[in-house]
Amino acid sequence: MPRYWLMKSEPADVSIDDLAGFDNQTVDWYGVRNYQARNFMRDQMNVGDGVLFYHSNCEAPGIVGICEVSCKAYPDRFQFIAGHKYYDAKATPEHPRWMNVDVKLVRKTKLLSLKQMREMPALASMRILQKGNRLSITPVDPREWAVILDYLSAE
DNA sequence: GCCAACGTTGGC
DNA sequence: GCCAACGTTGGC
Repeated sequence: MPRYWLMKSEPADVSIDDLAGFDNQTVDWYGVRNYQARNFMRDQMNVGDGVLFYHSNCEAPGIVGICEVSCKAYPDRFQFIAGHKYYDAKATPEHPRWMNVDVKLVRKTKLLSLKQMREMPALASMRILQKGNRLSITPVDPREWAVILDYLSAE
């Protein structure tokens, strides 16, 4: 059984249109420096899992596309690069600290805005909507996934 | 192990 | 730019 996830990306960093233009429409989900989010990628994500691509910290926050996990977690390439924003002095190739999966675009969708999500009773318990939530990767309940896909597929 | 200080996230 | 919420750090 596939699992379902919501993954936030700042469009100023990697937007859904950036992803659509990447080789193989795939991105390595680099830069996660939070243990809970890392653990989701490392321990729970499998190839074929569904991903909601979410634009955060921007003018129109919300879900903008559907993706899938296309490669199991492996060491984040930036943790070893001294001076890089995502460098981690405590990480070594022998003992990497940060991992990421690859995420491949399935299709861009219309926007399901954060505001709209808040107005949908079926989504009320989503982690992303809870007060104080900041986690950049969160599991999505299969029923919530179904509701969201219905919405995104409707005219 | 406690907890104050600090840094980050991200909506508004 | 503000600021609430949260995670991490490091002294003790």
